[in-house]
Amino acid sequence: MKIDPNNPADLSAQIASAIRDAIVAGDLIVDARLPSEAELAEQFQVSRATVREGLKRLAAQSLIRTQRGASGGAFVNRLSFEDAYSQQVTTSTLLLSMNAVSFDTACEARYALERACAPLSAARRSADQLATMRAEIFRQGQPGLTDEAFCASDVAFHRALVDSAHNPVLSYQLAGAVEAMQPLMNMITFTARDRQTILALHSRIADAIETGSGSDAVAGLAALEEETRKLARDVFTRRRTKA
Amino acid sequence: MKIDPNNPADLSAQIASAIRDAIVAGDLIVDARLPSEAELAEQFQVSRATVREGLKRLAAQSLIRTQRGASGGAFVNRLSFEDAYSQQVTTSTLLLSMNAVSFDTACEARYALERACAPLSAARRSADQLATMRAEIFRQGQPGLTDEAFCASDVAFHRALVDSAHNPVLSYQLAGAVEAMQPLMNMITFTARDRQTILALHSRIADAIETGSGSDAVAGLAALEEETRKLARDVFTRRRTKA
DNA sequence: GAAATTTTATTTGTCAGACATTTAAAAGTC
DNA sequence: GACTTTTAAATGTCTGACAAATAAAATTTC
Repeated sequence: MKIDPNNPADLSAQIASAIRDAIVAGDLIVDARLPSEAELAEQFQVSRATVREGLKRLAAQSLIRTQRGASGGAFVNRLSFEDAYSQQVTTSTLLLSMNAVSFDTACEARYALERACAPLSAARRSADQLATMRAEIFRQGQPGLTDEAFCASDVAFHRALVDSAHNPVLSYQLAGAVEAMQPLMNMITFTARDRQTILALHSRIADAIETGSGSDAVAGLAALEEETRKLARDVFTRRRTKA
Repeated sequence: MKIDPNNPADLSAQIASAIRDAIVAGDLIVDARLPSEAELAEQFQVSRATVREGLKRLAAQSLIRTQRGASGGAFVNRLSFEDAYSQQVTTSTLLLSMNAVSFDTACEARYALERACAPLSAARRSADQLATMRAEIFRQGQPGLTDEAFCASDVAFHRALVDSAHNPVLSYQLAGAVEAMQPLMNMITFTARDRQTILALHSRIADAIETGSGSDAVAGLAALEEETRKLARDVFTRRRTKA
């Protein structure tokens, strides 16, 4: 692990990079202890403050964890799917909001990916996840539910659908696509009739998952995508005429 | 933006969290300038070093950028798809290698997601991306290509396929799934006959994309998944009998 | 001799102050 | 008015110090 001493700025980034590369390359395995900050400072010929800034960068990506005290230090962290989920959701949310991604583009991506899951979900769903889906459908039918709560329940329903595929890699990749759309969905006002329509489609999808029919689930998702886009179109045309 | 002064450890993480929340909530918009480090130190009642550690955490996630000099400072960064790609690839790669994800699980996720892209790619592919796919197929047929170069070309081919959908959200989500598999694929030794088989399937997929037939592309991808899994199975059984 | 307690050493977390470097704006010069 | 010089503000880095946590070693107690 070496850094470039000719570039006296950005030292902390270089240090982070060097250590990150060592982790990715497998030179530092999970739970391995890094040298102490003082030792790293000597190795890289920089001050302890600079080393610390570099380590904080790695901590922000959950690549290391630190522990105080004797025999403490910085340890290579086992990157858990859970840790990765939340980062993925934050990143995806900001990507959508900062890059003016259209509702249609985000929606298309989300449903294309969900349809990819559906056949696997139908084949493997556990009773637990099916129960979650049914429970969320029930919640969505409750009167007096705010639009935001309705959207949150919608996300929970789709999460259960995705998780039914029992493939953590798929769940991880989809977490971003599904949850990042929530702020966009929150802009929609759902009338009682809108909710009924969505609820019926959710039931249709849940039924397909229960009976193990992947193609029915895919068809249900396609119909749901259609409906979602229609609602969004209505919102935007209404906004435009109002403004 | 407030932090908890009762918890005198983890201050830099709290500061990062507070600022990150402000960005996600939209209180700090793109290109907004944060207060100077000295001002933040006073606001949060901590030292400048602690503020800096917090800011480095945000920089590691590409949420802010810094600029030296008068009228410099920390600015909210527009999170670009490009920045997000590389983070996504690093994270996905580590997730697979650190969590003992099986080849089959990763492969299943990857091809399920790619098949989700295929119909869109067939409908929208540009001449440019088709040319890239053809060029990579040609490269894959060259004699004397190392296995690693073959894998790299394979990734480039699939990237072009995914990008053909012209949906940046899809491209972003898939970057991780496709590229993170490269280390796994690198464990495979490709015989001349293996390469011919893969090449033929790639041609079949490219043809389908060219003629705009999504279903043919999906079928080609399914066949390619089958072939990939078979090769991996062979490697692992050979390893096992050898060991 | 074993258990409980105290001490010690190590390591991270934070702070304060200093200087170097970069950079844009202000001031000065021709 | 255009060019040069100065100045001020900001980040980047360094040094040295102390606080707090923690495990191991040393000591005391029974």
